[in-house]
Amino acid sequence: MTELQEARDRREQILQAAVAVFAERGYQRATVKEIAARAGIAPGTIYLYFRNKRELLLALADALIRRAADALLTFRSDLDVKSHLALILHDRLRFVRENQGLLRALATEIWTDRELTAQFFEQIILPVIGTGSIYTQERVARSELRPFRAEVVLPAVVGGILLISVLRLMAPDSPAAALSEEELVEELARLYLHGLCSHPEEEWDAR
Amino acid sequence: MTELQEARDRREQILQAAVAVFAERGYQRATVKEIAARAGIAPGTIYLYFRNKRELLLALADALIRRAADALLTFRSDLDVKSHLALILHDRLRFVRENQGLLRALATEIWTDRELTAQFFEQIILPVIGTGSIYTQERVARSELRPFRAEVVLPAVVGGILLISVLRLMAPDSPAAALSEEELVEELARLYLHGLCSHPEEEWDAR
Amino acid sequence: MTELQEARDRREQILQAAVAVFAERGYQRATVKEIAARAGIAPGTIYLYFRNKRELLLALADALIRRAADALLTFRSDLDVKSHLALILHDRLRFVRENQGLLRALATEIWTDRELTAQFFEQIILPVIGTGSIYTQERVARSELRPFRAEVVLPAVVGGILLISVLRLMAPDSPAAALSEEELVEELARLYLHGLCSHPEEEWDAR
Amino acid sequence: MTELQEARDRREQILQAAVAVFAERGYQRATVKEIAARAGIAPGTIYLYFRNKRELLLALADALIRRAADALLTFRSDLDVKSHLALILHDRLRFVRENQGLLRALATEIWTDRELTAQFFEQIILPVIGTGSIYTQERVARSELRPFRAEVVLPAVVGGILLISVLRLMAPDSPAAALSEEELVEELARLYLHGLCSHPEEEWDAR
DNA sequence: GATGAATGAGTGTTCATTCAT
DNA sequence: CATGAATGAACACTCATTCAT
Repeated sequence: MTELQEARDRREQILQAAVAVFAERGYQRATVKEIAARAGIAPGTIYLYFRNKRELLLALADALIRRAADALLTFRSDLDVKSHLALILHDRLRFVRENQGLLRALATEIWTDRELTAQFFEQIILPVIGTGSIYTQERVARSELRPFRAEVVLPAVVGGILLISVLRLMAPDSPAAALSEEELVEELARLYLHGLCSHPEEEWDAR
Repeated sequence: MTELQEARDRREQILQAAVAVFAERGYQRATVKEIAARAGIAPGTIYLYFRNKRELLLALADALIRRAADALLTFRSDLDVKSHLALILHDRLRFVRENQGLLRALATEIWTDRELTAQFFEQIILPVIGTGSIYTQERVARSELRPFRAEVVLPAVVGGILLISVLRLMAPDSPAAALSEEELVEELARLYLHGLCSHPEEEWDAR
Repeated sequence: MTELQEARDRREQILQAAVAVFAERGYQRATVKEIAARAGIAPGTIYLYFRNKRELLLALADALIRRAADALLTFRSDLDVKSHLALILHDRLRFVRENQGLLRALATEIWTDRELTAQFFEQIILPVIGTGSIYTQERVARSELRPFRAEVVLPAVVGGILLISVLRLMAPDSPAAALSEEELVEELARLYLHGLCSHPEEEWDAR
Repeated sequence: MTELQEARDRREQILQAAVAVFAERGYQRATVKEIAARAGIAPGTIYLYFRNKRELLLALADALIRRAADALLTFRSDLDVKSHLALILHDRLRFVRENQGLLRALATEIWTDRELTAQFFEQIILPVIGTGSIYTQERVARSELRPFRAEVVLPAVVGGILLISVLRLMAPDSPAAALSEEELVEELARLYLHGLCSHPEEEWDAR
């Protein structure tokens, strides 16, 4: 048991180093030597736990998938729509923030590595949309939301969160980075719930 | 004149080959040899037109920036809000579709190449947001749109378009890829103009 | 200790191969591949011990400098002038002979590599002259030698030794190569001590 | 005739550019392109006058040989020994100074190019020694000089001149570079005619 | 003759991976 | 288990030389 635990720890230690180096240099520029150095071990040791460099990346993708899956299970039908949406937005923003390194590490290879592309979309993006659909349909059924095409709206919301997060992380001078997360979520919730049209007759904000 | 034209053509020919190979393999995996082969020339010839492999990438980034700038100038204050938004959405979706290769080529390096990161955000994303802001504020002034934080909403819209485009291009089996562009734009316009809340009293769709 | 020794040996082994190849082909024509082959190792291994090809050359220059410095310390004020000069000439001839490869290796690059030029003159030629000066001035003080400009005479002597050595090594058919080293030193000592003028009155050789 | 003259001029123009570039960069680092640029012509043109890059070097060696031969013919039996030696030393120092570029250009390749080595020694160094011998033997016959081994003394003198020249040209801070040529020749003549031994009884300088 | 764009063989260097210790 | 020295295939880039114009 302790041995297995130790092996797990060693694996974890290597993966953490890999995240750091991949995030900094990108997958291709990252060298096994540097990952080993950052993990405080010899390069050869990595090959006792992973078949090759690419397996490191796939393991990281796996880790991201597992975390994303964990984060999906936050159904809260007890809250009103707006509070719930805000909760979800906060949650997703936090997810991106906390898995920044992992996301950057994968971002360099997702576009050209077929297996990774498939994994990323099938096991992260589509489940997010799918789960989101199920939940939102419930609200629709209760007439708290109007009927809509989840396959369009969900990616639109996720994409928005992603780009805003990227902007805030990679261009800290951009105006999008100046807002507090509170204000950001407020504005997004308003957008996604009420849109941009002017509604003179109803002070929506006062609701 | 013909000489200059020939040189320009040769440059263009190389860049096109580079886009193709970068998009397929990613910047790092792409070899100068393959780019040359795809362009039907010898590897050495590339170095008569570009200082090194990286200059190819930067030239492509430049090309993208120039195209993005061209695409920005579509002010149409004569249209009603919804038609105009639909026009813009169509336009952006087309831009991503048409510059797919270029975007994929850059996507692998944007995250780790500082100069590229800066260029991409400062010369593409921020101007898109900036120009969008100017236009939308005009509509706000005319009370056609409610006041909103452009620095949040614009990235949210752009991010939505990007992720939906990516999904449609890279995961053609996903439900988001099943819709016609017409339906897609319709749904997005609805989302961004009116949000998801149910408004029993006003038949928004009836306009 | 053994490890350090092994590393030192490996370095030495590479340097020896480098001397051989540089001497044969000159620095520029020498390929890392050939140096590796001559050392019986893979090309990549060289880069575990030297940053690049040029570092090989600089390491060789260092080696020569160290050897030259060691060879400088032969003060022998117990000998009479002629014997001492003969000793020094023998010593310098031997130095050139023994470091032939090293000298040829450097000879190709000294003329165009600023750092190497500086090193060679400042750390070899000038110290040789400087040390020679100190020693000879002592003899002058004892009236065993007449006063003279060391900055002219020392380079003249060193240059003479160099060219004669080069002739003997590179043009073995030349008359200068036909003499025994004994005869050579004898003739040089006579030249540098008594000059070429005829001195009928004094049988200098009979001394 | 004019055509032939033009061709000769063009050849000369190329060779001058080659001397400059070879002297600056060394033969190997020099590029045909840069030589062409310095000559104000296109790279291809060089190949109308020379078979390849190496022929440029050989042509330069030829030029040096021709100049050295011209410089050899200065017999002056009308002068006294000291004046004549001084004249020769001045002449040789000037030769090195004036052909500095040419000598540097060749210096990088002489050591590894067999044909060049042979040419240099057989057609320059050995003739210099040979011609010198003939002349000096005449002085010996007239008892103005003592008998000596020309094959040792001549290279010794030439080598001395070469190293001093090199020092003066490449290490302008060295003490050897501080003297006027007049003083330099004076000191060398003294060395080669009278040696370094002290001769208290005869004020040689007063002679 | 003159050009200079094109060539492509050849180089230094990197780095994932192996394996003897 | 762990090491890290050694490997060698692969790559970006250079440049002497050619040849169509």
